[in-house]
Amino acid sequence: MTSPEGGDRRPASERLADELRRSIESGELPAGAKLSSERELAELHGIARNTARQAIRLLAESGLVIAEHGRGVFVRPAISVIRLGNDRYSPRYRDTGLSPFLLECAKQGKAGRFEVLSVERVTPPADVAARLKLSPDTLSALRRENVFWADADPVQRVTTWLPWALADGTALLRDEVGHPFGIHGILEERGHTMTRIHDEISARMPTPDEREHLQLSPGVPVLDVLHTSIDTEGEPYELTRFVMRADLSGLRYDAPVE
Amino acid sequence: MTSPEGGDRRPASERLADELRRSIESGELPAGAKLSSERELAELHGIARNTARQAIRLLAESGLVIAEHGRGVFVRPAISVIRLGNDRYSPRYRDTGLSPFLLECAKQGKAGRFEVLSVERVTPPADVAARLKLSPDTLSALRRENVFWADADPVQRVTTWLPWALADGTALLRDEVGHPFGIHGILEERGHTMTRIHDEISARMPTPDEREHLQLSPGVPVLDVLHTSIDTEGEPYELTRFVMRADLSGLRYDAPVE
DNA sequence: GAGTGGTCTAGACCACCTA
DNA sequence: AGGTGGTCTAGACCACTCC
Repeated sequence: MTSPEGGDRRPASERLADELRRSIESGELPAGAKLSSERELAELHGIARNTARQAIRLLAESGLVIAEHGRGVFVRPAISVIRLGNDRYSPRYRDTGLSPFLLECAKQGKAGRFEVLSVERVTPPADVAARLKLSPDTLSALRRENVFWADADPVQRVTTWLPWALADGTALLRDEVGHPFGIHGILEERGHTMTRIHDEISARMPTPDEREHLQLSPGVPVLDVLHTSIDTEGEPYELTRFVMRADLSGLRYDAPVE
Repeated sequence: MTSPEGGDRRPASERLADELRRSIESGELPAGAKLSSERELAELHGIARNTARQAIRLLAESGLVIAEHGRGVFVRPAISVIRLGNDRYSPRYRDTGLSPFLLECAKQGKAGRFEVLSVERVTPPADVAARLKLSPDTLSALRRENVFWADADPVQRVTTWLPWALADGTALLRDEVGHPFGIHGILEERGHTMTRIHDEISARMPTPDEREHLQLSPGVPVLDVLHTSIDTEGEPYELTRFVMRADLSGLRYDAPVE
């Protein structure tokens, strides 16, 4: 850049990032608009291409723009968020015949579907075993992995663990469990009715693996939810980890103060 | 790099990042250890310094290392997470005389404190007004801003909005509300007992402002929680936005299935 | 003062998309 | 084919930390 206008002593990349950010927030660059190319920005501002590139990275990291290889850099469109609520397990919604995720997609006019990745007998990781209160001599569980899609976007990776003793010999071992109320319908028939939930929520950047599976653009974090189902006896019997794209989804909890 | 060993055709920066990642995960580089400097890494691997730098950025973005200007790059130590639970509003904890955040800090042996940033009469943003069911002719609210600290780290920025009619003329306008049960103690005396909560949770990268206030390292997302308090009449009367460092904090919900 | 990360330059080639 | 972003090089200077 020719000179730090207005006595702005910050790095040129930050100044350019701020200029572009203002253009976006003022609406001068509306959602979906294409920014000038890195080479154009560099020439216009009298800086090296790498410096313009650094400015764009700053914007991409805060989620304002998205770079598309070979096409250009675009202002990220506002997206509607799929908000998974704690009422997702409520018997109230059973008569819709839809699982909670699909119901939420339908509300937002999106086509939801899910895919079964694997159904396997495994030794669960320590944090899962602890929350399921599995004793060391029964350290065996059924693990089911799914991916949930809304339209063309993968939104959540969902991994469920069940104590092996509970799952063995049931339809839970099949890819399609074939019960109108899903796996919780089968678990109810086996005497475990979900009475309380215990959810632990974290946010973090995705692992390289997750970045690929969820088609995450750089700078988008994930919500990591560890859900434990508690039965009428107060005992845990099912655990699910949701890894959710934070740009497309969120959570909602409605609960009494106890 | 001299040649893509083992036919690995990925960029050199990714290969170096993976090599370092393995060293960290195997314990060869334990928490707190200093990595070789960028210049050393470049020379050792026969790559340009910028390429070594890119590898380190990949690791920093996934939270594995932290770069300290003038000192070096260090393996990020495992950190204990302050998990804010929905029982934070429970009357059960009143006899401890501690607010929920301070209680959670105490449990983890940290020194918790909070700081009042501002107490002002404002026109609330649209999303806040809607959740508080403020009508357009009473669009006025008291806003209180706080920062919560654990030891030397700022952990949460907390902003509370109250309908002006509810706050006017009360101790809520003062910096220190001077009630043993905090603002909710005063609100109860004014006839609003928290009966239910409605929390909406998102994760995102911080704004530049938040990055500064929360002293966030690059690649650390925030949890953004919009909490609404519902009284015995089922009406909302208080709204709080928590912006929490995701590397130091999380959430927990224990709730009945209704 | 020596060493570190942070920023920047002015080039180069590659991978990808659009036409 | 031409333009785009992705990666890389081989330098340079600055800001910060530590001795």
